[in-house]
This record gives sequence, structure tokens and C-alpha cells, in this order.
Amino acid sequence: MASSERCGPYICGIDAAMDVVSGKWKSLILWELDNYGTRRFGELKRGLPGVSEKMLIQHLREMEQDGLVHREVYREVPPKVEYSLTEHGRSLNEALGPLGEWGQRRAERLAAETPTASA
Amino acid sequence: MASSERCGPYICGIDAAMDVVSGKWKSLILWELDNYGTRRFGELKRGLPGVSEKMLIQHLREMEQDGLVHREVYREVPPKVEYSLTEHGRSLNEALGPLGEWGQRRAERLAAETPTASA
DNA sequence: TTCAATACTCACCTTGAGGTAAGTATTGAA
DNA sequence: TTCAATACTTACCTCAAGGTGAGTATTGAA
Repeated sequence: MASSERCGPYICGIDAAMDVVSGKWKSLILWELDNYGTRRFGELKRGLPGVSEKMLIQHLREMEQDGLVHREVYREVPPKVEYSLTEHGRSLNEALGPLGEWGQRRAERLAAETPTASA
Repeated sequence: MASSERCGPYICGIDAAMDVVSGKWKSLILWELDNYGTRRFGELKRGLPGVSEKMLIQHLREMEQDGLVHREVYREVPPKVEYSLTEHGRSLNEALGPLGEWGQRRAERLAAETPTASA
């Protein structure tokens, strides 16, 4: 994953897409960046409660190498770095749309099936 | 994952869908079953080169619990078990379509970028 | 002189996903 | 009596994903 050269060969398209989107926080990062357009490192961190700095940076780096995320550094003190989606990142987010809707429907169905779950 | 009761709460739909589709062979199983309609355990195993029996069974059981797969046992000797997709399984496969196409395009782009890679 | 703020970097550890290989149960055929 | 065929089951192991917590670099403000 995340090395521009060695990735494949893939068995199918899902395979190739998963290679880029699998990772505990990646779909959330995708969503945050799509939602806000541009976010600083600290903003992302605060927007994804529970993420560790290590994983956030690691995922961002991989997504940058995979051409999904653009990283803009401002040479200031204290440092300022802004992240945003590339065209590929935005198209991936679109492609994830139907899956997200399916999951939404599933979650609603599960919630409806559990007998109120508050005792 | 795979326990009908305790799954959530999910942050978003992608989250809920990933909970059900993550697993090294699940999307392939989904594809095999969608493609053939019905497959025996041994057929699936042969159709997914590299899968271990342990993982195949484990994934099939989870997908059954998640309501994606139907398991039909024939009381014969030697044993015969047939797997097929439920309506939910088929709809998940549909929802994965755009992601698969995105991955396909990405794989083609990567292949086109690498300079023939045969030296 | 010390501290705050930001975006990392590093070393270490835990956990669980997945692999490997052997064993089980059943019955008909050789 | 042993073997083949099928669909598992079990014990054990490896490895990588991810978590934790501390450290780094820079400069202006107090």
C-alpha cells in the first residue's frame, strides 16, 4: 500500500480500491476533507476523536502518496500545514457514496431490529 | 463484526458497511457467489486461490450472521453444503459497484504510468 | 530564561487478522 | 480393513496494524 510503484497485481477493482481506502481512519479523513475543503493537521486531529497523531500522519502520508490528498506547507512559526483532497480523492469519495448509503440503511435496520436496547 | 447484536455505534455509513465487508476474502466471496448464484464450499475454495479453509469458513460464517449469505446443508455422505447470496448480499454487491469501477480505473492508470515494467 | 504553540518523529508494546497443518465424522467402494 | 471424498474444527504461530507516550524544532511572548 501507498508506494506509487509496487501495488498490484490486483484481483479486481474492489481490491485496488481497498488497497487505498483500508486503514482505520482513511474514510473519515476523506469525509472530513471533502466536507471542509481544507483542514490543518490539528483541525483534522480534533475532528477525528480518538485518532492518534501517529496514525493520522501515517494515513495522511499514504493518502498523499496515493494521490488522494494534497499537502500544503506554510513556512511559518509555529508551523502550519493544510491538507485538501485532490481530484482523485474527490472521485474516490463519490465512488464510496453508494456503499455509505448501504451502510446507513443497514445501521438503521439493525437499530430498528434491536428491541429499544435501553433497560 | 459479525455479531448480530453488538456492532455499532457507527460514525458513518462507510463505517457500518466496512464492518461487514472488511476481511481479506469477503469481497471476492461476494463476487463469486453473485457470479455463480450458488457454490459449494469446495468450489469456493478452488475459486479463491490462496484462501485457507479456516478463513473461508470463518468469513462465510460471519457473512451468514450478517445476513449476506445463505447456507444450505444437504444431509448426504460425503457432505454437501451450498452457499448463495441473500437479498442483502446482492444489494451490498451493487453498492460496491462504483468503488470497484474506481479501483479498476486507478489500476489502469497505475499500469499506464509505469514505464512497461519489463526489464 | 522559560514557556506556548504546531506539526511532527521515534521507540516500544499490544492485539487480532490471517496462515499452517493436523484431526474429525460419515459411508460407500476397493 | 483401508481409503477416498467432503466440509469442517482445532491448536498454534506470525506479522503488521494500530496505540502510547515521550521527544524535536522553531520563534515570539512573558
